[in-house]
Amino acid sequence: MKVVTRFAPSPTGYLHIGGARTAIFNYLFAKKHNGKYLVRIEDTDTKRSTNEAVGAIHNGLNWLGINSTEKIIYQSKNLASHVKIAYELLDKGFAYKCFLNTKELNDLRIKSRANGKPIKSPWRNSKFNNEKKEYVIRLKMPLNGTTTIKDYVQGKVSVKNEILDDMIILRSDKTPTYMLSSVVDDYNMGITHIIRGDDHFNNAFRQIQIINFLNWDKPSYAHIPLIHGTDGSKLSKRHGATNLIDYRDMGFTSEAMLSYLMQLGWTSHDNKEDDYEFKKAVNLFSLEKINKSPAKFDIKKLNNINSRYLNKIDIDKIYKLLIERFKLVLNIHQEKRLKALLPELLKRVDVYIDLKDDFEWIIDDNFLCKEKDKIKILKKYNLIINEIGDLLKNCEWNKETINHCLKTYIQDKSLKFRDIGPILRMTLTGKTSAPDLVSIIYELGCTISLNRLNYKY
RNA sequence: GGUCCCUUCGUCUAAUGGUUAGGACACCGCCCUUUCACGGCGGCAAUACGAGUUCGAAUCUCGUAGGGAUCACCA
Repeated sequence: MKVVTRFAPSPTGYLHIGGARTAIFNYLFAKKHNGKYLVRIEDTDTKRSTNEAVGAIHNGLNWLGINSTEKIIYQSKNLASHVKIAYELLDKGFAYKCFLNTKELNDLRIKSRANGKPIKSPWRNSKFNNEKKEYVIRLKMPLNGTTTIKDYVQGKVSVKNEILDDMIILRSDKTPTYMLSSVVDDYNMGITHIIRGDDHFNNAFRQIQIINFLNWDKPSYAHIPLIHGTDGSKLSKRHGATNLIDYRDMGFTSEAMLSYLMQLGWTSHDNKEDDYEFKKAVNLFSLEKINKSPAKFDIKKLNNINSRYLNKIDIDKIYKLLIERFKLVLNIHQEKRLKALLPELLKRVDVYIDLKDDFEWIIDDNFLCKEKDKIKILKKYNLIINEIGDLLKNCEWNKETINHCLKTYIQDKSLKFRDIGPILRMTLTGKTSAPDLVSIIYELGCTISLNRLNYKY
């Protein structure tokens, strides 16, 4: 049997981190089994669904590289088939029309909850019919027995059928509810494994009744725990960004995000670092190894993963990201300088956005240290700076001779490197910490370096 | 409140009845060094609690506490 999975978000907002991880697991499982991974947009709630949200979801999935290669399915287009099933269930006696009005329903709900009993409409056993009166169609849940689900993550879980409510499958406006649509679409799409958040776990016991009534093949289930914030409660905005794409904007790479999200709740058997490369994980993935307890989102770990990726990825790729992100327009010399210094700079940041502070001294040919406090110091040591500038003027331009030149200077003057290091660094970069000075001087080039070193403060 | 699920270092997790309870991140220290980093080495730190089963429990059972999910004509 060919594995078919689906990610089924409702387009009511941005793509949430939790949703993204659900998508990743669906993707991973399908790929592992050479199956199909589908995306279905659950846009049946016309009041809350928006086109922007649909765009945001695709945007997020595309960024991570886990959008479906198959045709995207829009649930709203399938409504007619869902309605048909609702009436089929009605005809077969597995569902009934309920004529309860809002107030009656409310009273019933309060009463049911007080008794700890599920909602069972008084119309359940009625033969009454009146097409002119508004009604909903409710599913006739079994009253006895138990329903057992063997869930890949949750294990074997049984629930007494008596706690199942007669859920609405068709609204009074003749539109199907999620409870019905989801089941019918999953069936029509040939979904073999339903991998979703465990906020749907309770739904599974109710939805499976429809499948039973219709004698359809049951899909396998994997209900994965939600992602929590650092305080253990459900991840929300007060824990930081929950919008996946915000992390792109913060300067995280999609590779790091993919790797981090994937290992939140899942671990490969070996637990080796490189198992968390997404491509490798495709082979290692298994639903059984997903943890049952919710994992907490920890940005420190994400930072660490991201910084490691930044130092692994092609410089050209990072360069492209920077150019796009900061709308830089560089000439060939500026490009060369930036690319040459990038590997060293990347060792010093977690997210590439933090490189921003270094652009000016690298890119701007006419850069000079502008901070007052620093200029005060540079004034004091202006002579040393100028002397070094003079020395470098006649120096052959390679790292070795530049280094030799500096070493000779401090020897002649009986100085230590730390006597000239900080002031050179300030002069050349305007900063107190930066990559190796020799590399900076070399990469900035003779003209620019000397301009900065010969300046009279 | 009913139903269901969960609980190993601060965090992510490993250990499927016998381990000095392992690793990674974070944190701290040392080394390297030209600052900041990288890197290398080391350290701190956990089986929620209480019973039971067993020669032996993180692991099985029960209870307690804490946390989470859900209980819509939303999905």
